[in-house]
Amino acid sequence: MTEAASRPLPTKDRLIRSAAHLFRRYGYNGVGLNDLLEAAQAPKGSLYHHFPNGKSDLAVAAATWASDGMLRTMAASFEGADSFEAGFTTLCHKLAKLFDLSGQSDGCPVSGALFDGPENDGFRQATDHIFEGWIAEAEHYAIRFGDMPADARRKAEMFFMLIQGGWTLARARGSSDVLRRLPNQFVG
Amino acid sequence: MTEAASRPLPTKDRLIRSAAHLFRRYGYNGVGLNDLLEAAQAPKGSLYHHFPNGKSDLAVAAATWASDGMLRTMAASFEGADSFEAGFTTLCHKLAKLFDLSGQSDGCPVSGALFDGPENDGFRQATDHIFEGWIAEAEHYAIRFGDMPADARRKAEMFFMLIQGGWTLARARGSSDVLRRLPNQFVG
DNA sequence: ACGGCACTAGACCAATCGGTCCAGTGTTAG
DNA sequence: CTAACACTGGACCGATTGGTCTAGTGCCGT
Repeated sequence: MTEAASRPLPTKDRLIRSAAHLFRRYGYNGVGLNDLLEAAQAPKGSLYHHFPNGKSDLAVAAATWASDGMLRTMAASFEGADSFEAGFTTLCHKLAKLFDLSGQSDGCPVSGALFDGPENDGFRQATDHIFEGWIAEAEHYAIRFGDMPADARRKAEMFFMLIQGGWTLARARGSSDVLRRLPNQFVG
Repeated sequence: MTEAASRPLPTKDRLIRSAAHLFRRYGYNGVGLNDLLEAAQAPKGSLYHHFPNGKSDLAVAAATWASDGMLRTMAASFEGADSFEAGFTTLCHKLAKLFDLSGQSDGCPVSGALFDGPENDGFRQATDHIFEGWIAEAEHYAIRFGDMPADARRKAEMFFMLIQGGWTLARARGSSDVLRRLPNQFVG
């Protein structure tokens, strides 16, 4: 769980990273504080020092951190592309590779960490905000590549749903194939 | 939790229905045996009589039961339709209505019950099998409406991913709008 | 040298977890 | 009438849960 490379990181960052790791695989309620603390090599006191509200604070931080990673991956895929479809294709291949690296078992880091949390509406809002960030980013690229605003919005939501649904299907099948084939479907 | 109408049902069915209800809202690990038993108005002995392996058996049964409901809803939507797109439109509206009735908070009954379960690969296989059933059903309708087999398969997977991803987005937003707009995107 | 503060360490807690076990209880077959 | 059996009811179990609290520890500016 804890790579040697992550040892020099500050405790707070180790907590966030291991939490993101565990939550996306087992879900919010599937991970106990003990798992979290052992993975991060941190004592209980540190957790409650850095995250006064404990597990739920940590889950939001982990989801936000994971979201930043997703936004960076999107940027890396679309920046060098010469069309929305090209960027989308690159992104799908990157995600498929990440999925394979995870042992074909990790889910979406955001819904994994936040969805099956308490009835707490704050979790839902945080999820909504993060997803909206992804969609806005996709919309931004669609517009840059010449789409009209209405089309761009539609395309961006499509983008989100295909990736979310495709990842779910990949997880059920234990295979990244469907993610790699996603671009073909998109063009139709 | 327990509607008066469900009282006359046999204990086993009450267990399955309440389990499906709870799992899709809170996830597998978000529901305890106590919640399950209280919702079903059943004692612990009954659970382990009907489901010798306890919670995990019940989760599979609940997901399977929910899947049967989904297949019926699909049939009801596509049987009277005159094109795949028309059936898909009807289905999306039905699902949006179900989502609203759930208080805009329930997730997919299958992934909710099975995904964040134990590392147990049986859960993954059951999920895969159920999802494959949905896709096969959609493929069947696509072929009936005149698609070539390869197109039908592609369209059916698209169908699945859009519904899965759309439902996730609807849950994050707390609104069924995106589900209702799904058909426009599909034709798009 | 020392006071203060950010942080760590982990003992400890009540509550809850999933699960086991067995004594009933009701119904059905002979 | 009774033996067999499907099912219920719930006491009980050790393990684990998320969380609290206090005693340190080590680095900082002064």
